[in-house]
Amino acid sequence: MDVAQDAVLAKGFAATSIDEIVAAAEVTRSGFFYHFKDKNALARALLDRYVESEDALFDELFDRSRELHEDPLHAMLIGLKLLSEMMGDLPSAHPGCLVATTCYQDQLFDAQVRDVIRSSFHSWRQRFAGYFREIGEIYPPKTPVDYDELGDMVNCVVEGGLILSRAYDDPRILAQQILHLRSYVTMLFSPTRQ
Amino acid sequence: MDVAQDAVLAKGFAATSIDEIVAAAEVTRSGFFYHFKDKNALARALLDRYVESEDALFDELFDRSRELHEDPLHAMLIGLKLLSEMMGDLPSAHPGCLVATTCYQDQLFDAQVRDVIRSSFHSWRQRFAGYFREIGEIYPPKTPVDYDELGDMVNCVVEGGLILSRAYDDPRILAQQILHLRSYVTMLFSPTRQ
DNA sequence: AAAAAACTGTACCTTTGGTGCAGTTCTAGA
DNA sequence: TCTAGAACTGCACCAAAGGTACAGTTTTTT
Repeated sequence: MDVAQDAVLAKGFAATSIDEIVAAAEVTRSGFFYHFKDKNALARALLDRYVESEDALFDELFDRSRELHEDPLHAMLIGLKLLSEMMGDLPSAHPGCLVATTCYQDQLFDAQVRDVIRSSFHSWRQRFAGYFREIGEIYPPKTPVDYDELGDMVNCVVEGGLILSRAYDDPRILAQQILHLRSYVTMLFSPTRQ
Repeated sequence: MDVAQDAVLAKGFAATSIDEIVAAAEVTRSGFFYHFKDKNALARALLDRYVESEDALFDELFDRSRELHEDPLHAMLIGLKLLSEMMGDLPSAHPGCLVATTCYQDQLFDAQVRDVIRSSFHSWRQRFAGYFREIGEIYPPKTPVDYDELGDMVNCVVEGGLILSRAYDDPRILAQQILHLRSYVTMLFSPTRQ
């Protein structure tokens, strides 16, 4: 699975051959097809695993930031800072998001795979929308705001930033963009003297 | 080329067969290989054409918005509004960005193709960074800001929004995210009573 | 009318995804 | 320790796809 994920992130799904995966993983083609009915099944398994690990990462990161500060706005700002640092610190360009790469090749796959994509974006939206709602209850936003849209915005900036980082081969781009999102959140919710 | 672009946007590069393109375009395989050395050459040609047409679109849209308001900040806000409307108005979900889809499959292609990707993002960055610099000269931003990063931000939000719109099959997501970018720009540059 | 460009048809090669299946090795439980 | 079942391996085979080679035909340009 590790081998397959690296290859898929590097080259996309279609360009990753089963032969190459089994060679790198030191198993046989037969062994591969014993575990996975076809490439679709591999895609689903990889996606499931990936989404789970990203969820765990977000859990850890934002749980930690809530430990560091009990105020939801400041916890969020800390969380976004941590996220930015983590993304910018990766040795070379972040390999990219498996969900996004699959999204752009989704017609290769069945409806089930497309569903995994949609529902993972949805769960991330819900997660962040929840955080933002908590914030909004304490710090009324300057302009009325849709929390689902704000939740999507985190996904949006991360996915867009990943593409740019990949194109420029520079992980700092993603880190910068997350900081701009952070700055938007700051301005949106921070109380100003009227 | 039209046929090929639609297919590539829908399914990704690797999943689009030459047979299928030539069938839809009512030419022969031989005819295809007469014009394009290989699939790489097709990718390059498609990308070049796409970047050119996107540039023309941005030119038109932001030239128009400058006609509507001579102040650079307001012209930018109008431009982003127009962009948002255009992206949200597309009949079904926006088919996606050819540059981004190629970006996530770039190892399929040669260095030349990767260069087209990098330089098109770069030219868009420059374009928007220029607009933002003009704005910043008139409206000093609240916090010091890197104009290249702001330029990238437009790319970032559009690319990220395209992915989300595609995943949710709802072009409104992209439109909303562009409006959030617009709102960030507003807050960043609008003078506030101190 | 001649030359060059734009194709077509056919035959062929390789890689890749995928099927089928008989046989082997490993492993957990009675 | 025996044994059932899970986890593999090897091999033969198929179809689809990218790509090559090249001789011949049609269309366009000059």
